[in-house]
Amino acid sequence: MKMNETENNLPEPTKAELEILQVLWEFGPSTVRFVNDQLNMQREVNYTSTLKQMQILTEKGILKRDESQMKHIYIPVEAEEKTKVQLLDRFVNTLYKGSASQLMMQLLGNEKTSKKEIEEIKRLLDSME
Amino acid sequence: MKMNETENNLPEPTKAELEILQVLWEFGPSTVRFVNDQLNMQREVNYTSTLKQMQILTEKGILKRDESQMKHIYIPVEAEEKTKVQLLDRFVNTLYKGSASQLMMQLLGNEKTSKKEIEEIKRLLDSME
DNA sequence: TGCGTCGTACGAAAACTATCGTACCTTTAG
DNA sequence: CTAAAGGTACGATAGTTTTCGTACGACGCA
Repeated sequence: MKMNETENNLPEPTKAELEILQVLWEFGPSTVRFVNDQLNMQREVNYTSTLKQMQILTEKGILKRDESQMKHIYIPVEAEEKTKVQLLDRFVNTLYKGSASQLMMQLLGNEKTSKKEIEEIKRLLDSME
Repeated sequence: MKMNETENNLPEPTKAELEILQVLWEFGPSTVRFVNDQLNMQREVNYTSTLKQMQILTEKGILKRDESQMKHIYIPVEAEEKTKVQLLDRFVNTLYKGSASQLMMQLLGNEKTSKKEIEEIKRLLDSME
């Protein structure tokens, strides 16, 4: 088994792939041109590099594309939520042996987590009753 | 800047490196032999591969080692907590734009997060008042 | 003393990831 | 019709990470 595959056999998105996914999550199905422009707001990257990445993502089954137009439209196969849940699950398992509360403790101990955030979390929990 | 370096210039541990760190976190300072044996409970890996990784980790300053014995003893330079906080921080920023409460929502929506865990988190928050 | 075992050192291959140049096709303006 | 602009395809290269073979030194013991 490849190192970058999980037990349920889904390939783990790499860093560059995640960048692309995030654009698609934020703006919805897009062309390579659009994604590339977005990426270039953060860092310089060649159009064909982005194109290649998105083709690879499609090969991997992480993206699908509408080829009915000349400008292909790329769409994530899985919903944002589902992908993030998978990544989060893997993260919790890897670093915290699956203990969500342990992760929480660090989150709350981190000064970068603002009081406002903490209040929001409390409301969330209360509303779950 | 290398892709795998953060803004504060600390090298991000790779997957294989993280595996080794986790053994050291769990069992304390150890020899290569011990770490390798632990890893081999999960997957097959050659002794010299583990050795090399640990040497690289030492070069990077992530581990230090006691060479006073023939069997070198390897020790993480940073505490487990500190390293995990860094990784968590990066994770939240990357996937949740820094919003801890958003991460929480997914954690709580995940059926793998047990009721027991949720209760624990609540107690934690209450005790923070 | 000689040999098997166990250790480290380290270069190089293998695997994986990221980037880019080039070729070539389609559309459109003139 | 033709040139320019903009699109996809894809091989090659570069960069990074992971794995391993080989060399060789320490130790223990028959």
